[in-house]
Amino acid sequence: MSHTAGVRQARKQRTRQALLDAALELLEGQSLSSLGLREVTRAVGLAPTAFYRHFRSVEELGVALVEEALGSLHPMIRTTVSPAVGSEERIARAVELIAGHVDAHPAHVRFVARERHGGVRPVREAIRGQLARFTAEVGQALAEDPESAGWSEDDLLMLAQLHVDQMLVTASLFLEAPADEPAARERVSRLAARQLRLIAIGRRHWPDRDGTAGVPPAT
Amino acid sequence: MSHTAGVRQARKQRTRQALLDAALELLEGQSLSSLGLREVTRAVGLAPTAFYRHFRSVEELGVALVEEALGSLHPMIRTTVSPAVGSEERIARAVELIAGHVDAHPAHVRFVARERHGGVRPVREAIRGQLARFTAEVGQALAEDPESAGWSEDDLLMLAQLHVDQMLVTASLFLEAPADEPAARERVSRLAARQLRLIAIGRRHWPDRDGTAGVPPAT
DNA sequence: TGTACATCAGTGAACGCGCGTTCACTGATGTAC
DNA sequence: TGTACATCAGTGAACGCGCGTTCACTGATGTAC
Repeated sequence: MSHTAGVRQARKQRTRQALLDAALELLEGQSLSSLGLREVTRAVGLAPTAFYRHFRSVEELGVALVEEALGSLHPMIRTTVSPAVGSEERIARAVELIAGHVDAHPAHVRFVARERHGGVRPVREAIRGQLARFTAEVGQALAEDPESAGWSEDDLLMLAQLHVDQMLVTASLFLEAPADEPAARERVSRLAARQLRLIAIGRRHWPDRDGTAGVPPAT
Repeated sequence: MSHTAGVRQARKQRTRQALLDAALELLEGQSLSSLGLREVTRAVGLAPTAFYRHFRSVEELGVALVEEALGSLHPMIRTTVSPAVGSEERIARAVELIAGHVDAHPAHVRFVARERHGGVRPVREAIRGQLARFTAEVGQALAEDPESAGWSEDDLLMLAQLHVDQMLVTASLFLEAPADEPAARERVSRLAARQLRLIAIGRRHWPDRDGTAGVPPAT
């Protein structure tokens, strides 16, 4: 038992994590802007004042939750993009991946969906920043695909944004589908897959300058 | 001045509207779940107890706001769908329409974006119900388009949902673009137009059974 | 048109409650020697 | 290994404050005759 230096630090880290976990759980039924510091410490079993040893405010805890939540979303986003390349099989795998992620981290997904446009500015901005980072990564992954030959960087980012938004929409649909209702889950899966398919087709034929080039001006 | 019966009723209606307006304004900086009844009456200049003459709770006021907000969104949604048919000019008009609507009703748009996944269940459900209604209407409008020949009702609803979600994403991007920064607005416009274009192309080539039919199974 | 009574939107005092924040504290862990 | 001192995560009392809700009320508007 010689090398136990850092017992205090480890304990502090555990308490901090307990606060984050308790907050996340409480946030399933309310927004961050109505979450109270006392509520969180009560759930953990601490005196209210202990909160200040870890966060300056609930807002700051919220920002920490963003890092945690979007860290957990990270792998999901990366794996969503490459399947978008086109093949049916890969689309199906992407949808399953989203579903699996929502099952594994429902509270994180709900938190991000809720606070992305929520009432706490610093949290909104943290989410926006993280999503921008991810979108850029997705754009890069798309650029590496041979199908993207000739695409401008702007267009790649546009497509990346479409995918990221689509992924969030799908995740939030899975969140609403009760876990004990496989039919509802299946409906969401099929919807998401078809939407990804339509986007993939649009990508394949982009920019399609000849398709319906334009109705002759009426004047 | 004979036919003035209903002075009381008209006054009550005006007070109710003042409460709704004040709440909507207060909600630009916070979520519904943290909005207080006293806050709202204070903003209007009424005693707190007057609130109960109009709403049973802030939650109920929130549901009333949903009707108001999505009533104002209604024309926007209808006009967004038909332009999605394909022509460049019509896409541009759709994007302008969204931008104009956000300019005209920023608080309503923010409210819907924020509370769609917010912490107050009855409000979330009211928004979901209204959006489902609109999506169905959009699907119907799409069905009337000659380009939809051969589309299943399921696929039309899928496309409608894609458009409605896309519209909300675009509206919320316009919301974030400062009104005094035309460059930011222009960037959002161009992004939204290209995303609509990609979706329109995907629609035109749907279901594209031959494009990239499938990679040969590896096993 | 005038009178007597009913309705009801808005008032103001009062309540108990949980909130965020302050402060001086305690006692286990860490460190220097 | 032992001792003396420093650090600091967590405590508990206390505070002032704004909250939602109750209640009996007031006085303008509505209605019946």
